[in-house]
Amino acid sequence: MANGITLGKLAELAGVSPATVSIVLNRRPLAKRIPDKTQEKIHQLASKHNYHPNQLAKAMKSQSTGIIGFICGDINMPYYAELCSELTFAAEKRGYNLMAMLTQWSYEKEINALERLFSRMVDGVIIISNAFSEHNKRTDNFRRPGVPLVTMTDFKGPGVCAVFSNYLPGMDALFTLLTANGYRRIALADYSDYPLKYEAYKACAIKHGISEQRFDARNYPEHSFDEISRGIRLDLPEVLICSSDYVATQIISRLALAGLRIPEDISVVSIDGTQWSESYNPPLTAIKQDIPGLAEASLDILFGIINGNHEIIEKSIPTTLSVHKSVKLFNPEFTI
Amino acid sequence: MANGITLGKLAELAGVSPATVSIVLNRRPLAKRIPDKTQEKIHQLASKHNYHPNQLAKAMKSQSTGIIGFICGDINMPYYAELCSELTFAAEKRGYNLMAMLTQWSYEKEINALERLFSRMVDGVIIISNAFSEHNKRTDNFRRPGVPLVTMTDFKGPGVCAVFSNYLPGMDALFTLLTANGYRRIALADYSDYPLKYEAYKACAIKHGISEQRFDARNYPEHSFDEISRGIRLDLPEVLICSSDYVATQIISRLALAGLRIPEDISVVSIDGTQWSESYNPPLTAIKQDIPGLAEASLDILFGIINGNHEIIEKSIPTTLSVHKSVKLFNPEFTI
DNA sequence: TTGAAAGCGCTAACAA
DNA sequence: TTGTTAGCGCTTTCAA
Repeated sequence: MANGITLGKLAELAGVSPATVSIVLNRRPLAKRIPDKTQEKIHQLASKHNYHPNQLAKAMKSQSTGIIGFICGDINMPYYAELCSELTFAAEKRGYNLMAMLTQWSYEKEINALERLFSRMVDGVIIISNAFSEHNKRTDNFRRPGVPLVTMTDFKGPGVCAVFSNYLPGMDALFTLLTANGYRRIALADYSDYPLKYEAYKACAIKHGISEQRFDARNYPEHSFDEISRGIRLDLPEVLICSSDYVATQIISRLALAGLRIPEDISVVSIDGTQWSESYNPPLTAIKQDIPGLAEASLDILFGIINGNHEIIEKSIPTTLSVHKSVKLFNPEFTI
Repeated sequence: MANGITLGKLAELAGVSPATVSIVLNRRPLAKRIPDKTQEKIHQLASKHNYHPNQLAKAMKSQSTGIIGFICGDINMPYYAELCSELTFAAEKRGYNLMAMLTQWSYEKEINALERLFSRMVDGVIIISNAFSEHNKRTDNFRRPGVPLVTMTDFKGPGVCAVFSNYLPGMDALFTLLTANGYRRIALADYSDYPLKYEAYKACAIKHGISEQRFDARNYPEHSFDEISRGIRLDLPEVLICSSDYVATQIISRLALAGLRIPEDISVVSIDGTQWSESYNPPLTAIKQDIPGLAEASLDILFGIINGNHEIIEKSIPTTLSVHKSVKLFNPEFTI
């Protein structure tokens, strides 16, 4: 890890003290009282030697690394990949960098990742963890005084800031569209551990007079998509809402291999609406999460805490409906 | 960024000097001459106060942060998402962490990302950059003495270590399969800037007596997939090989919307073979890159340089053929 | 057997 | 107007 020139050497070359160089290079206001020629010389030397401050030393002094940790089970699924991208961009916009730790959804690895981030002195952590899901509120072990933590699961519990989607707007728009097109048999395929999506589905089903039909992936051993796809074929709904783009692709690829055509034989809607879902075959109608919005909100809250705001915030970001070819519409006027 | 207890405080509590604590906690061999009871006490205090060494200070002293930078245009495309995952795992296995910088394939952002990684004192950098592609060998501006750099583009040039796939084995297996099934019109859709894939295609076409048909995305304004898909429909091959999973999904979704059935009307093969391609509709036959192997090789080379090996290494990792439903096989015995 | 001191590169407070 | 000093937390001689 050899680096270029240091501030000290620059000071030597300029014949001034390190402090002077530091002041000139960083704090314009305070530098006013230093002669122009000295400043000139320092700036020239700096660019001549391509000086870049050592962030390590800066962090040591300021007790702030400019790194935000991101703990996530897996960034191969399209939703998490996009979220990771957006968090990276949002952090960068604020002059920070993201460090992602991948845990394969293991609680032990999450704890371990957190410890490592803490010892790296990160300025905050964004975490997506099963331990923060609605049914499993293990928030202990996750805190370090002074290091803000924001969870991005559909968590509502005490003492932890959380950012998640509000599925109602997208779901309601979907039900409006589907019922206007005459659909009555509208099912949900999801994981019962994450009830927010189910709750939105249920609320809309009631509101629109649709009876509930649910395929719970938790009912199937090892969450086998073969099993759940078979279950769906045996009791075929007109429209299947899948709880994520990932789930949708797993199920559609299986239904299609079994000879079902999408959307001629069954319409499919996914929740997420990543850019991937738009280049699926067929392109997926989706209840679309506002991933950039989620990323921005998380970092806003994180930096709020860093800047001294200590209230516990939960923020939900509305979803929208994004219509593509995976739903067969009889009544094109109702395409919203 | 408040942290827990420091080594200094631990020393105070134990009534010994920081040096003693450091020796006891880190270097077992040298610690032999310190009384067991002292060691005992130190270890107890450490775990009681949940002591974790401050990596920042360690890095400052050792001049090694344990961070590997990763520069990539985009991690939403499935190949790069998987690569980023595997690099993260491979780095972690070696006690390192990865810091990803996303550049949207902009040369300026790449240079900027590199500068920031350097000032963060990373121990090495893995980079995927257009600037390192075969047609555009801008390797200058990318070096910092003492910080090893490994590129993962299909680059073959002087002075830079590179890791990339060897597409020949997978391509040859594909041509063997296709010709055994009677196919003669086998086309390639790719970007002519990255010639390695084309070269493999060409070599296999010649070897198997197939005449070349190429759809070059560079010929189309703004790489429009609408345009290239139209071109393909106007001069329909029996089999279309797409230069990545991403390209395959873009083209297939468009061909399907135009009424073509895969594989009944046209067989499609992709290059990459990510887990995504297996849950596409239909699951994609692919010339599969060994992504974990690529990640491992990159880090091996990187750590080789860190440990003093200064020869320039180029390593290619063989591809394999992964057969799924996107190719129609008449002769099932030849499914390899 | 243990401790004191210096130093990694930078900055903030205090002197001069 | 500029320089000196101290210190962030850790490790590594060297001295006791």
